[in-house]
Amino acid sequence: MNSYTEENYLKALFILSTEAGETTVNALSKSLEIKMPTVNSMMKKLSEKGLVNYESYKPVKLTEKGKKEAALIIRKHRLTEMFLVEKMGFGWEQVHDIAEQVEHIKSPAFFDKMDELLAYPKVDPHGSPIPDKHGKIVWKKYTPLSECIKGQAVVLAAVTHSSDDFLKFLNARGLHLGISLKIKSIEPFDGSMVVSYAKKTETLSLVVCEKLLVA
Amino acid sequence: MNSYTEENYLKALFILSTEAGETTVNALSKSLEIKMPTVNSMMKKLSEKGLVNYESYKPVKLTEKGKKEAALIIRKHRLTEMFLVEKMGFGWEQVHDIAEQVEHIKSPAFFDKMDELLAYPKVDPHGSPIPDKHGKIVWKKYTPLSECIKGQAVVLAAVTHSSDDFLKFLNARGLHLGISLKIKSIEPFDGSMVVSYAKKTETLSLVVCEKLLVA
DNA sequence: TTAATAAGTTAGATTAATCTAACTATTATT
DNA sequence: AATAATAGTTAGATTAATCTAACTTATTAA
Repeated sequence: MNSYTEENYLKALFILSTEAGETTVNALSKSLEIKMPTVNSMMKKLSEKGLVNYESYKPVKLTEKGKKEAALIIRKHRLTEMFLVEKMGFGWEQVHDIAEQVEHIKSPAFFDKMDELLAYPKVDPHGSPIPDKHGKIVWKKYTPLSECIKGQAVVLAAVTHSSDDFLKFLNARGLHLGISLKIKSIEPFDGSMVVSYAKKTETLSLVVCEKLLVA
Repeated sequence: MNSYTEENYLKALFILSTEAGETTVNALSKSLEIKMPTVNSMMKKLSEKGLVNYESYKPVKLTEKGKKEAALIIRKHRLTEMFLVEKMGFGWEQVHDIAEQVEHIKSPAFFDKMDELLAYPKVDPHGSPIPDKHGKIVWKKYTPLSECIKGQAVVLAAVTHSSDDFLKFLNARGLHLGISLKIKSIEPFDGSMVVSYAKKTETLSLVVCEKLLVA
């Protein structure tokens, strides 16, 4: 059984590793806001437990076992977020902090029940995939809006890095998952995009467009 | 802000103090399954924080502040139990262990939402009162079934010490809160009672009758 | 290619929560 | 009232998770 703390390291390892398949002590340190020596000793500990492969001065990689355990925590996090939105009436910008705590609850029955009540959802309220009971996760290949071209018609499928502020920004502009967007034009000097949706037109900065994943 | 551990001590203090208004280090030690020296130093700490009144070799008493904070944790526990039963379909014998973890979640919005969805319940699934947002708790004076007399017709209002085993025992006999019971006879030698309800008759041992509260 | 910068490590301290062993105080029993 | 039993305390050790300070290795840039 992993501690609350260990679970947070596993989760961070999983998230930071999605692209490169590995991550660094430094990146973990920044992401968890925990100093490097602390992260260093935790890596030794997780290595002892067979959850990561770790050698001095090299990037850290989750083992298969570590990957599975991390995915199961993320499963609990995302099921919780979905439950909070779908069954309790929270907004998608409110659920992260609650799920961050609920994800550590030890009770298979609790999360199985959520899963059942939600009719076995495949994605969370931010469009991120929910790993299955075995820790398997299916990534859909979405495109950042910023990589689309003028004239394209797309559907908003997910958001990356779903901070409170960013989601409130989207709420204020009526942008939610599933909405259809049409790219009217792209400003060459700053990469901002003029998009129309739901009978209106908005200009979105490059920073915003990079965080919107479309299909 | 109290730690997870401190919250557990506060809760135990509150529960153990309900009758006498105070409790002992020994009782706390047994109830929490934590050795006395550990409890002793925690009492000093909680005393420093103004949550208990504590002097060497004397019983421990919660301060008003301590009582309020304890009641608010119990509120979260009982709201959670009610939510699990009413909104998630769990049995009353399944919810204690989950609520034991959920009660420590820091999120007023989460529990306010439960409260609202449950339409501001006054009791939990075991008939225990739910403290209000200010930590006020209203105790209804129920009578143990064991103190009733032959011929009395009563309604099952609450159970004390709701262990998994005991609740399964009640489930198996169709005994649930709100059910009407009639006392047919009382065995003088062991205090067991013959009661009828829902068109059947059962014999309940004294141990069981002491744990059933009726009105 | 060497010097500067960034990343990573080691050593040692701190805090919270726990324990055991040994001692003291209180309460109960003869 | 003396003694045995129970309850409570003190001292000191342990573990998990964190930190700072100092040092080492690797990477980047002049």
